Amino acid sequence: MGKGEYLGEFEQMVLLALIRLDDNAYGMTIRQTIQERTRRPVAIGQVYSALDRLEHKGFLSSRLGGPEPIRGGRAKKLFRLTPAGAAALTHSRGMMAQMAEGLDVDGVESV
Amino acid sequence: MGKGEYLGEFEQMVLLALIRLDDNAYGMTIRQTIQERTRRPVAIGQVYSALDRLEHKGFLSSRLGGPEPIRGGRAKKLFRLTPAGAAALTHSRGMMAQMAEGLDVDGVESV
DNA sequence: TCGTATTTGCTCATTTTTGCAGAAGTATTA
DNA sequence: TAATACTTCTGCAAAAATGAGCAAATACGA
Repeated sequence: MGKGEYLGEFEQMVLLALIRLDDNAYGMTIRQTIQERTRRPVAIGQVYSALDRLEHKGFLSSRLGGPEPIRGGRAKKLFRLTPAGAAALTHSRGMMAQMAEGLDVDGVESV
Repeated sequence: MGKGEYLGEFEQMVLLALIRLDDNAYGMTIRQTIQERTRRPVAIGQVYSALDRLEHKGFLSSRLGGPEPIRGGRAKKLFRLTPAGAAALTHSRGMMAQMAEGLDVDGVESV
């Protein structure tokens, strides 16, 4: 990958949330997924600005979903990972894995 | 980020390099380790500024090594991980692991 | 049914922190 | 004085983080 094509930490989390949420990935569910899994508070604006950046870079795409018949159920902006996004994620994770390879860093790794 | 609670991607790499290099961790070797393992070019200034920040946050400590009898062998500033740094690293990695848990994201995981 | 409250969801502006790049400076040996 | 190994400084770009406010939908009482 060329320059400036690396993913930040939070961006990686967003992409991982996309994969997990599949067809139900939009701002609120992405935020919720990250909060629940990491147990850290996430401001909603942060999610959307990461999504913007990632879309600009071609790492995800968006489409507008229909409104749902529940109170407040307005139309959602749904996101999905692109092939380029998947590749970038794999690459970033690979680099980190290489850095950690062979080290005892996450507690006991293999019991 | 924000309040310096979380580690950025590059900061994690620096801490992992420290562990790997043990008693031989200083600017140049840290840079080299990251470059070799990730196959991405790393500017030396970036390494030192990350080291500065991490030291300020108490995630690593430094001491001055003695000069060595080789041409240009001036004194090195040696770094080592603190317990707080180890904890922060484990925590960051744990959050990412939680995000990825159960997903098929790194190709075939167990070949 | 009108108006307003409530809920879900999104946008925008701003600041702080990290990432990145290269030039400059320092200490040491040849 | 020159070469080498290493560190520091400076400036800008990108990412992370915060917070306020806008928009669209349903609920519900007057």
